[in-house]
Amino acid sequence: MRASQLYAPTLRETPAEAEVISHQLMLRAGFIRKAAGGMYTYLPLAWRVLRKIETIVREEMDAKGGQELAMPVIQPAEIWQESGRWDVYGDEMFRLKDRHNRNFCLGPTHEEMITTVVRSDVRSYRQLPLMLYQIQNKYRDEIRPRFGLMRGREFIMKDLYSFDRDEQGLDESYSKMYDAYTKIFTRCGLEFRPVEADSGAIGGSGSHEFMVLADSGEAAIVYCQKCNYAANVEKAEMHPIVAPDEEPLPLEERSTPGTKSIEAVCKLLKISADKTIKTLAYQTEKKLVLALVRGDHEVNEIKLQNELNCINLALANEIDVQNLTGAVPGFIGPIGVKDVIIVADATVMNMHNSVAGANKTDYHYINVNPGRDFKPAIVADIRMIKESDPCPHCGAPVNTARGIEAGQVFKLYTKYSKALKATFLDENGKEKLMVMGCYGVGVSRTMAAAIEQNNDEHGIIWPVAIAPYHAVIVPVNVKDIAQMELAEKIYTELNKSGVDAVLDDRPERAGVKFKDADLIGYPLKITLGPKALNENLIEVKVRKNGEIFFFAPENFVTEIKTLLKKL
RNA sequence: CGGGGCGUGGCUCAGCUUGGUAGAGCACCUGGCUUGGGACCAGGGGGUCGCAGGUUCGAAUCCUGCCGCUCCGACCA
Repeated sequence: MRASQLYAPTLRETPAEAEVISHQLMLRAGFIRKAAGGMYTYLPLAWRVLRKIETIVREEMDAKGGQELAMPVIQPAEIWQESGRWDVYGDEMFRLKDRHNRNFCLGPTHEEMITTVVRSDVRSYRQLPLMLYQIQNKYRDEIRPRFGLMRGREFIMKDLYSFDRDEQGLDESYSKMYDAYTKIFTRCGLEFRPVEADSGAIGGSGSHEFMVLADSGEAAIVYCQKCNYAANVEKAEMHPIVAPDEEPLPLEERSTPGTKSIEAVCKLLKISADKTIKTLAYQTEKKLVLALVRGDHEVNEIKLQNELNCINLALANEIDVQNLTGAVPGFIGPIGVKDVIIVADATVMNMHNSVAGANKTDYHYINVNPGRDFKPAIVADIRMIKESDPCPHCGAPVNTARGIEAGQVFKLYTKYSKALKATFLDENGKEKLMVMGCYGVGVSRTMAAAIEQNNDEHGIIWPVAIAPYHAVIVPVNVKDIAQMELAEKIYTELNKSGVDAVLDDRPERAGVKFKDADLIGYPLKITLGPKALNENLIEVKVRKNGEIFFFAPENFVTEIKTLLKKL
């Protein structure tokens, strides 16, 4: 490709709308343009990157026995109604009607679609296991699309679905995909970490997220310093803390005016936060919920929601709280309230003579003893892990990091095969539900994640494997015939030998071309100027570390290929 | 859903307070000059000032409504 022909409109200034670096750089380097909130046109450079990522994904899927197919983007409402998700999915689903007023949606995911395909054609255990995948646009009407391609409303995703005879088969499919994903992100040249993830209402042992590590990541993860435990903070389990035994003292009300925060209560009563019980009121579609954690702990809403098995969970508003407890938030507690579900973190049940809100504005109870003074409906782990908390496996302190969720593997078990009646006959002629898994790679998000992780003040630094082109050839002066002849020769030879090269033949000054090269992020920049030309040496600069090599024209192709392999 | 900010040429923004018929830099086109890190000179094209109403002799500017973009928040007691 010649730069004079390449449609890569670069911008000198950063458009105001872009907040994160990947978004800014993709706009500036001429990779994407916005069509609407959360929807983008992929310009040629971006499309090349996406195709390279897709190729890697395809190869690894196929290597595990996956078969590619393509399903409709527009899906009929019926199958979603059948699975029960038409009503559950809510505003996040793009819905539309055809001329006959029939309901459809733009597919946010394809479990229903694939399951109805498979159920109509798979009858026997002999046809299983099956792994089917597609790479396609997905649509989710996000509340707040942001960060460019990181959280768009239209995005490219690879989704594979596995169908097995039993859970053992599912485990095998799952570990194949886990392995494939490890290979995919490694091949893409990304620093990543598979972490245990929340599997929501489906439960079971089964979900991992593949996190591309980046400070701008939306997800928080913890990993152990000693063992190999790593998890999304949403998932990371916590063992209850045992407090030393104390003689239970009689419950007592104390006036604690104006102490709406744990901090203020502690200061007033001269106690530490681990002697207090923090009570949070949540609104759900069922009843109001009081969640209890130790004062210095935080509630993990995902865990809480899983325990409650509810669809909606949000902190209750002040009015509801007052109507129920008679106190303003800050003074509510678990004692004496009616018509609520009390969920206590397991650590709370080990506390003695602690402090909790009295459900009376400006009053707290002291000497609260869980079990004696109140009995929660649910006792569970609902606590959010934090930096240097003990690892649930080995007890060593954990570290926290941020990541971009680029892939997720998930055991579905029979959730969809049951709802959509996907069955087969086993060896004994017995009808059984297929055991399913689903496995997604956010292709467009992976591109954005790669930039988040690989950039500097000059622009993008593409990992070689997914770079739109491997190298750019920059003749310093296009009017210099000798330079251009050499440039053309190098250009031809590189492309012939499988190195994707761009020839920057634009009649621009060298500085302009250098700036664009750095911005676009070609791994290698081959500069042809009088200096190198006179000495018969070809100058190659590595984008990543600024290293400069000089190669003789006779063997430069092999030198460049060797160099690319090392990067 | 709540609140803030913004909408003026392809991009970044000024002009708006105090109404008088639209500007700068970058980008683009032509010519010249230049050519190792976003040059320079001269000339030029391009904007119904987000949309719709209203006030006024006159509206980018004031008023009302709508749309779009963007950021923050949606209460850790």
